[in-house]
Amino acid sequence: MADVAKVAGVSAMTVSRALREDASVSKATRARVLEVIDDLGYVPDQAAGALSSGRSKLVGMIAPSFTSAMYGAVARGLDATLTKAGLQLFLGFADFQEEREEQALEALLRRRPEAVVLSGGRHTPKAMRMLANASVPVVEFFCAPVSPAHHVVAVDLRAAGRLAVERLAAGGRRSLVVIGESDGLDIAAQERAIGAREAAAEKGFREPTALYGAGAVAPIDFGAHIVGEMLARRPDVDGVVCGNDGVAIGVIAGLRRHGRRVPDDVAVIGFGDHEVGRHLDPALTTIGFNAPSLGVEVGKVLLSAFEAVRAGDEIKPYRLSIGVELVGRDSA
Amino acid sequence: MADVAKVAGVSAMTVSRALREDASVSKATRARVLEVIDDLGYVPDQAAGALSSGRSKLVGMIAPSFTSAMYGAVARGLDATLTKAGLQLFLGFADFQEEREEQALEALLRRRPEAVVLSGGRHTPKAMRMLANASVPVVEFFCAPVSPAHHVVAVDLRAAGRLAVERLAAGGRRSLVVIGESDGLDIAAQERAIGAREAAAEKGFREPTALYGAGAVAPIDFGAHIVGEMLARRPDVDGVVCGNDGVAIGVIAGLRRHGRRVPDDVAVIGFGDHEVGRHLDPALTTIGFNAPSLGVEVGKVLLSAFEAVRAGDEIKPYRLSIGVELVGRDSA
DNA sequence: CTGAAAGCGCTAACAA
DNA sequence: TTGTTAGCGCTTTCAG
Repeated sequence: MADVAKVAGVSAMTVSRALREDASVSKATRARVLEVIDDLGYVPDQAAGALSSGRSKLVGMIAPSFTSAMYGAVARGLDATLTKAGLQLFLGFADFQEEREEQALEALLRRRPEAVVLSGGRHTPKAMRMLANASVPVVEFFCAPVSPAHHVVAVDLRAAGRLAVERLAAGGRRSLVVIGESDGLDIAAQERAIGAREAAAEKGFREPTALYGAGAVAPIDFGAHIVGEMLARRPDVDGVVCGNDGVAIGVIAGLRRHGRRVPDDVAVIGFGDHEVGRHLDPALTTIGFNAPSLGVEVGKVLLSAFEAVRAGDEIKPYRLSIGVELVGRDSA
Repeated sequence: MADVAKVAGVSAMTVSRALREDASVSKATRARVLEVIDDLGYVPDQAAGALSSGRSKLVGMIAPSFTSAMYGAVARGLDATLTKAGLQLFLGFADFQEEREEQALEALLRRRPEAVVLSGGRHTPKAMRMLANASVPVVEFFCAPVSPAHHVVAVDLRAAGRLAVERLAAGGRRSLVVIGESDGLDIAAQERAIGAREAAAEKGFREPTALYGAGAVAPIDFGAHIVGEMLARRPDVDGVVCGNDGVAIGVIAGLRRHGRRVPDDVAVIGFGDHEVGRHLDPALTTIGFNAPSLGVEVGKVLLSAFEAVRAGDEIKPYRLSIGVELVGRDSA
């Protein structure tokens, strides 16, 4: 920056101001400085800027993985919103493990983010403590946590479970199974199961059998493999609610191998509305929600939280619910 | 850090040293300092550390998207390797556009990364200039760029095209189409097409028809829709090589709608070996490569480059090729 | 509208 | 093994 200042014949301070939109610099001076910056290929050092101003312009997001489409889509929506506000998104991997999430969070906090976004669920006690100490807005997304750290933007997973069961009931199914893609502690799967149970109770059905497993990493394989257990536990099953479309695809493949036809013998419903569902045979009935807009909503919550802090307003936790909708096709 | 120093009864410098593995601090002092750090919940500020030491401990990676599994898998492999070396991965989105890549790169460079990883292909002239000015190792991955910025870790896409055509030839197919998921300027699709053309020429076949489109964002829908054009351009097609498994799934669905059976009338080969392929009906024949290990290899290249700089060795560009293999199933 | 001084929190280099 | 001094590149604050 000193170089730029010297060449432009101004002080470093003026260069710094020329770089910000709002600062008071004459049009002519700014133009000259920007030209020099372009000539020299100067790129400001944000570490220095952050240290000096106390504003890192960083928002951290920690997701279980970016191998499945959903978290990538959320990140993209969030990134788009933040970029407009001059903030950068810093992504971290939790690998579906609380301990890894804690590590990723600590690594993130070293960069002094102005907000933290992480997937709702359980966190280690140390992670909760770090979040509290960080004294920046925290948003948990996708599923509503038991003890929310701060703001929540969650998909209405209970409604997803309910909608799925209602669809199955309308199709004359009576013996239901709910498959969670993660272990029994996973809150998303539990929420969906609760919704399903409620709807089943309303209809006067026998309680759906809940099946959980470590299918987050390879959902399709998981779905295919769990069919054996499902048929053993509930031989008369005629309706299956799956934790995501991948699991559903696997379940359909598994059922086929076991000689059961979909949807004739068993109806299968997915979750997530992945584009593949439309092109399968049978086309997949699923529960959809808008993942990029979930990210956008998280971004909006963050921006309002910043605004509230700036205005000195009291900050009250947001509780946003993202709606779901049934995408009725052939598998159920 | 001053707080920690005061409580522990040492200087800030000793606290700083206690935090690093190699530094010379007595066992007792380190233990005491670390205890105080834990008590106070102190998390060091890396922006300050970076400014002072000139080492940001950041490696930036810019990928077209993290909505498809591949880039997420590469990022995960890279992250694992870097984390072991005490480096953090900073992810950026290019949204499949050179201009967005340039923006993401500039934003990244403001954080002074110690290396830059980006997907091979074309970059804007300004991006190339910024990369040169940054004077840090640059790795381009997945596909080999026309004018490499520095190191390259590329999948052997020509071999992928060749293997696909050989498989089709072995199955008695003679009239081939190659579908690229991105536009005609996309280097990955071109490389695959070159390999396919070579193999077709060797077999004495008519040159495969190459079809390109903007299918990177929604490959399955793209594959489904391009079938019409494909049948118009090459009515006698009996073998299709697709840019990725998504496109292949779409093509199979599209062919079915047009009344063509797979593999009886037309054989279809995908690319990427996504887990879904195994469970489709017909199961998808595809060309696989190990995406996480591609990320790991990128990480290794980076670490050797750092090592070379440290040792003062001459740095010569790496050219790593990641092998591909045919995963023979039913669709071809 | 522009400049000068001070300092953000840490670490390199040197001293003890 | 530990401490002191200086300064990384920027922005805040205060002067002009």
